[in-house]
Amino acid sequence: MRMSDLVAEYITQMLDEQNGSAEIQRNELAGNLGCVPSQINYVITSRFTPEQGYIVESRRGGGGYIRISRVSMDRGTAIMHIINSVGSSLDKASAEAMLNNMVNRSIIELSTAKVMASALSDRALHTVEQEKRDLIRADLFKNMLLAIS
Amino acid sequence: MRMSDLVAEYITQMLDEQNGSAEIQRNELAGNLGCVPSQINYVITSRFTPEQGYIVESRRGGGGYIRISRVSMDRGTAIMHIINSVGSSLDKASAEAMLNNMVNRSIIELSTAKVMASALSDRALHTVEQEKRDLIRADLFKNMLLAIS
DNA sequence: TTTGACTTTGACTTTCTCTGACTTTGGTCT
DNA sequence: AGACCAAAGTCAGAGAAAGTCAAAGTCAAA
Repeated sequence: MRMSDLVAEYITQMLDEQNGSAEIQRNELAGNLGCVPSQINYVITSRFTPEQGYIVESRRGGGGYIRISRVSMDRGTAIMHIINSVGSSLDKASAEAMLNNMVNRSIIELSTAKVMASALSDRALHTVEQEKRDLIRADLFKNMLLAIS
Repeated sequence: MRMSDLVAEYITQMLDEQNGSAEIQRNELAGNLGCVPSQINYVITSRFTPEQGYIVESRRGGGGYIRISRVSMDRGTAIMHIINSVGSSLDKASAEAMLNNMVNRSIIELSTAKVMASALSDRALHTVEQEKRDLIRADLFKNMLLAIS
């Protein structure tokens, strides 16, 4: 298993146990899990982004910490929020991250997310020129979300 | 025997043994079978397509993988039937008729049908040239259906 | 024999992960 | 205030996979 997955799992578990909020000590956590401290930063920036529904605060110096919290919102608002955050172009990775996040926050069902993801896949869009795919993805994404809001 | 057949057979056997799901390491498999890594991609794109009832997911980078799953043929049979009846082009009216029909036969839920219909709408596809829309509709339709089968 | 579909290959690209050296910031103690 | 220590932050480079694409090869059917 990847180091980054281990770290992410650890944090997720803390969030689950502690009501959506986790406070860690970077160096200590790195020591426990056996990785370099900056690995923690990597995991946070790649897996606990605002885009994915997390807020991260931190403080340096003696007694410093990193606090990660999950944000929640009501369904319709959340969907509108997400639609509005998408511009005229949307790459596949971002779309998938957003879908994942929506499932985690139970804004949409897993099966719906799968249908949406498949419509946004390169496989489904393979007849479209590469440069145009992300434009169409944005339209598809927004329209599909609108259909369930 | 052709290399590609060997690779396909290997994967098929894994799928049989492992309950319809196989996770491989591209470079490793290529090494074992004695072919170049990109051969694996070729085999997957030519023999494990959605049309043929497979879903492929992958991840790059350290610890990357390729996962291939066979879609189950329970209610999937009906869906596969429908997928197979669609050629490389599909106009909006036909798509909507088919969705309607599937909802009536309770093959899919209404909400799912709505999401799918919105992805197939002219609204969502307005950046695509008219002549190409029906081609993309066919791909979208088939891929989305596959995702729920 | 030509053609065209299918295969094979490898060079190049893209994406993701891991690491360590260096920087910045906050507290504490003289 | 100034010196020092204890965190966290940044960044670029190396490494580890998978993806893409075009050129070349194969082979059977017309």
